[in-house]
Amino acid sequence: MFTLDQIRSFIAVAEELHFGRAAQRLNMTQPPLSRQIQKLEKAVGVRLFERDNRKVVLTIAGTAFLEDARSLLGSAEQAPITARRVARGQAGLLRIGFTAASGFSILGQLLAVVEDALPDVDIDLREMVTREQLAALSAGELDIALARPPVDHKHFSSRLLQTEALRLVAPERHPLTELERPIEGKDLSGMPLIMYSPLSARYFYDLAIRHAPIQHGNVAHTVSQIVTTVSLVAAGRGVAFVPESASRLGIEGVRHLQLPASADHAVELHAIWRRGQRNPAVHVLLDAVAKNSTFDAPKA
Amino acid sequence: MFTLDQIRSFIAVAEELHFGRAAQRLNMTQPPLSRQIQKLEKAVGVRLFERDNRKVVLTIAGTAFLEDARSLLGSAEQAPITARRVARGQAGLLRIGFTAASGFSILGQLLAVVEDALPDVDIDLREMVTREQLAALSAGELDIALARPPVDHKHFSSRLLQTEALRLVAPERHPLTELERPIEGKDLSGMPLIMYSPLSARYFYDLAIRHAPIQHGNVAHTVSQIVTTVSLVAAGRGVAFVPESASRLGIEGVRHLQLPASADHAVELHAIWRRGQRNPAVHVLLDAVAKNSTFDAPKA
DNA sequence: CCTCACTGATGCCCGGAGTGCATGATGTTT
DNA sequence: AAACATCATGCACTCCGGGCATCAGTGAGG
Repeated sequence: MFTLDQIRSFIAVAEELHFGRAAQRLNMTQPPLSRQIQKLEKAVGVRLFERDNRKVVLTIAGTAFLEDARSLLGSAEQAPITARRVARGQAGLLRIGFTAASGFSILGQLLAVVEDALPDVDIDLREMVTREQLAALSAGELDIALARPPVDHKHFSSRLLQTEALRLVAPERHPLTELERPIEGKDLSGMPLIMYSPLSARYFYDLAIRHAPIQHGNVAHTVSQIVTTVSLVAAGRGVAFVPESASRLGIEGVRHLQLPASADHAVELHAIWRRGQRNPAVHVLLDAVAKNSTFDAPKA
Repeated sequence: MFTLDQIRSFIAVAEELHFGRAAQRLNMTQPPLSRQIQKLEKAVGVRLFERDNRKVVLTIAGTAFLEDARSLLGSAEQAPITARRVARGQAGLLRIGFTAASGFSILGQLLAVVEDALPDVDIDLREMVTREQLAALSAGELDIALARPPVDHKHFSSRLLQTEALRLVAPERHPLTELERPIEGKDLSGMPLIMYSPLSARYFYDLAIRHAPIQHGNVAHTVSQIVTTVSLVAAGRGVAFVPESASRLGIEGVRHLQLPASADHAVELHAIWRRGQRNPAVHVLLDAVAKNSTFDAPKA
């Protein structure tokens, strides 16, 4: 097999068509250059130059080999540059998990920041519920998660990205929409409630419990996705707690009602990554997010 | 700069994730392999493996570099193969010149042979008159010409590819079409004749002269392309000599008339190449043409 | 808790490949 | 015919890469 140095030598001779000048360009003397070319020709198995004592010309095979040689050398020079960029987090792949709800609140802004700060990083987006994201982080299948607390800080680090208000969503013309004040827990007494699964949507389950202690029997449905929740409300199946940004879904036939002030920043979204995280792009992204204005709660 | 051997070593370690086994696969011992990887990391400027005394894993940069390394090594292995194929004439580029007339007689069959015998050879086709082709051959701008005699055998070699009959083409309902016998020179006495340029179409000029000695004054036009000739005949401007295959042009309003037997194989087409020709594909093509049935004159 | 086995890193020496200098072979120019 | 130009070759030296022996750190098992 040949050497990259031989490739470099070959290119120089092919361009100069003169061993002496090529040697000069390569900062060496002519004799070893002649020998390198001979070795290369032996390795390739073809005569690359037609040379007598007066002139040097590329053979047809040499012309063909020159193309490959140039691209080979180009790749050889590019590869380390790429590797260094990846090491600095300026290139490579970033696998981002997100919950369906964060998809219509923060994801757009976040991707704009990524586009700007990490133009050469490929982004792999995967929608999963919080629990799945944490499992994927542990398995090394995800670099960063956009998910809900709680976070196990033994294995993960996190940063609060955004808070938004919790709201109550009710069908249009529902009695609650008549009240011209924040809805309180007792207002919901006896009303059918669309509830969250304590397994797949633990965070919203807990939030709902906190704002409207559930009496046995008023849970109309149990779901795990915000979109499903709002759709069921629109269908008149009950009322439900949703984050403020859910109004962006644009589902017709529902009203978003205010809750007491305690609910104003109740819904948190965190960026979460595994401790001992290997992908430098994660930290570049986090830094970019930190510098780049805060991600405010969306105005409905 | 790194070495291709280091790339090979890196790939082995990346695949085995174990220096000992990788070394075994590379037919070497572990210590020099460790050092090669260290050198490679220094050359690339990035740590490629995260390794403690218990396990070896690729870093993110290493993962990125592995892709480039594989393609680099693949190219390095492919390049000599390509060069050897080019040297044997099985790949590369073949620049073929042809006259407009050969375009509608032999070119199709020839290209079919090329396709079959030289599948990996790129074909560059250029239409030129014979004189231009010979000049292009001399200048090294053409590898092979499909052209008419005479050939200067001091500088060129040639092979007869095809002979076809010379015919007379006349407008429909022309008095000559009434004759139910081969047309002779004296039949043309006083008739307007579409003649060829002695400069650009020397071969057909000579043929025409031989079959119908020209009296002063009966040359209606002087052209250099068969297509132009037949078009002028169709327009009623006169009669002309054309090769048999010109009937393939499908130009309406003309009749192709037989000449005496001496004209039956009068039109020759040769493959011509420069002596000391460098492109091996030329000879591969000529051999393929020789083996592959003769190129018969087209049946009108 | 200690020992052993495993794994990658390091020290040392040797053989071979690459380099430079001097020179050869050959064709061109004056 | 002599001088020149150009690529090839002989020779000595240096340095790189490889193998052998060994070190150092870690996890498993008694």
